[in-house]
Amino acid sequence: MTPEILDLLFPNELPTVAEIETKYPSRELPEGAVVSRLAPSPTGYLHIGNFYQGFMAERLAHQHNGVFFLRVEDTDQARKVEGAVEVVLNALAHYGIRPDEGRTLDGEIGDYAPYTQSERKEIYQAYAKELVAKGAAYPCFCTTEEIDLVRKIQSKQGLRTGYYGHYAKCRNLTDDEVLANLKAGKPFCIRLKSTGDYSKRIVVDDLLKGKVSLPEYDVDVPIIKGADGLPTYHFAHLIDDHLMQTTHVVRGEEWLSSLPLHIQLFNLMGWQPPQYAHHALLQKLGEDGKRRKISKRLDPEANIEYFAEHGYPQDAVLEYLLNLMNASFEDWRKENPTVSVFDFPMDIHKISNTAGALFDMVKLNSIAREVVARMTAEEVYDKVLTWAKEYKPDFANVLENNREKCISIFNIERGIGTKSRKDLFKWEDAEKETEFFFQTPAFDEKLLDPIAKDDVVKVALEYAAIYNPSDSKEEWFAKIKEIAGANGFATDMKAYKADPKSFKGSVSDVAKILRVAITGRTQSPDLYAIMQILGKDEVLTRLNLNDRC
RNA sequence: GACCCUAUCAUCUAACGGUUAGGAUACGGCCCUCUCAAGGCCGGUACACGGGUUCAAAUCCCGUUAGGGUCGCCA
Repeated sequence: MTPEILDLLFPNELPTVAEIETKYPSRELPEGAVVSRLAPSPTGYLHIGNFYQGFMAERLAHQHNGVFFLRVEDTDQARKVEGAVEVVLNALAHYGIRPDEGRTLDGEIGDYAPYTQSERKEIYQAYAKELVAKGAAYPCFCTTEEIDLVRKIQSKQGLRTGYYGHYAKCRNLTDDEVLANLKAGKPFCIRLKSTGDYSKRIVVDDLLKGKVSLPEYDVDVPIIKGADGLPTYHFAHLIDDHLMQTTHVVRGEEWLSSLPLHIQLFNLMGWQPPQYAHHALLQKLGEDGKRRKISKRLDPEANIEYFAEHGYPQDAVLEYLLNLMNASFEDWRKENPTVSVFDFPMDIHKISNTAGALFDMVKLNSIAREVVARMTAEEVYDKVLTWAKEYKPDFANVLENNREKCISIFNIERGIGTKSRKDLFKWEDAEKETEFFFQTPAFDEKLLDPIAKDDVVKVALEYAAIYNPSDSKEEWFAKIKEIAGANGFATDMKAYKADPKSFKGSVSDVAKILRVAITGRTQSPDLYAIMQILGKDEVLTRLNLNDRC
């Protein structure tokens, strides 16, 4: 290409490639350090799969003395959403994941700035210009309509679609033809002049997939778009991950097919390609019983914010994802119940390399139960409060005005680790699990069917008469038995089971009457503990069923 | 259609040529018990199919089938 054409192609003043290279100093990192990144598109939300990928990349870097950075891939201006970077950063921060470099909540950090691709336009253009000058790339004047038509024809003939071989019409335009097109003001994109041969194969060693054999890439893909002069993903990946010295590229396996292109690009530049790690995609079971990838449109949990909104403990989400990455996580957790998830030594070579896992909410819930069981009542209180302040302000007020009482409530049957109650595992459930402590529930006698109403009222009143809040748990239960016996209920289950007909019910029915009167429900945590927290006056008010039905 | 990835209980998976195929979740039963949780004990359920290689195959090779992915001037 002549200098005249190059100037028409790239009319703006551009830095030289040599100038750019000197601005990006070599990273001074220990041997074996991993530099990884998360490179989201700012579309306004963070997909669970991207989060999974970012978490994996972050673990990899931080477990290997490295750097984890965040780069914004906003080369598709149409999809760009204002404030989207903050959405991503906040979502990460919620889980304690903070990029060391790139776009962060503290602004842009690092020596390899800018970390937003739209601000790097000149850099890509400088490299593209060099490739065109070398004859390794060329301007293409084909319109979208023409390309679409070719694709249709190829498709109809059962051929591979794409701009390759003799379909690459602009590949061999003469300088004069190019010049004529440019002077006519025809729009153009810059395409790679591919050196690949589809009949040959390339073998790439992927960190997760192992050796992958693929056909060489012979399509002349666009590297610079016509509309705005910004690079396509492939070209931006090449330039950025080279300049930013990314050692490990963690991404979804949907990229596996373009791996030969990326290798070709690195080879073309004479650069060392990064180590690739293509992970399987998270999936979901669709209505039709088939697997599909988790979809933004169909699955609310596709958005990582879903878990914060519903009050899932952060560690539960992290542990669940870690469990998908390394199945040995569960064993490790069993042996190390108290340490941080970030201390788990994730083994990159043990990352499961199977078909994409089905996202399992039930398993997540189960992990959440274990995570919450390990917390103290104070921790639960703090977490619930933090959640409520954001999502349920009224409830947050209740929590703040009753700190000690709430901690006592969260402490009911809170044992050590596995022995704890496990009904509360996401903070959104906390309100309905605690509401009867703050307001006298309606008394619904139907809950006590078939016990006669007269007996219900009598039992409650008689119990109230002998109730003493300073009783021990044993004394408390002895009194329930006493009332049972005095009213024709069996005082122990064996006697009742032996001859149910001679009793109105058993001691458990008596307890049930008290439970319904006090909590408004037939099921609750330990009634003794509940009564201790409610206090004498409130308990007596609730037991006075004469006034309540 | 072409190319690629993957294939072990319902789900997530372990196994890296020799195991009664292990664990976790879910499910069922029993125990405990003031109900519910929790906990303890027990239980059922899996190597997709067909060929090879080997003394020996879930494991290696080939094929079939199935699921997923890619084939955009989206990433």
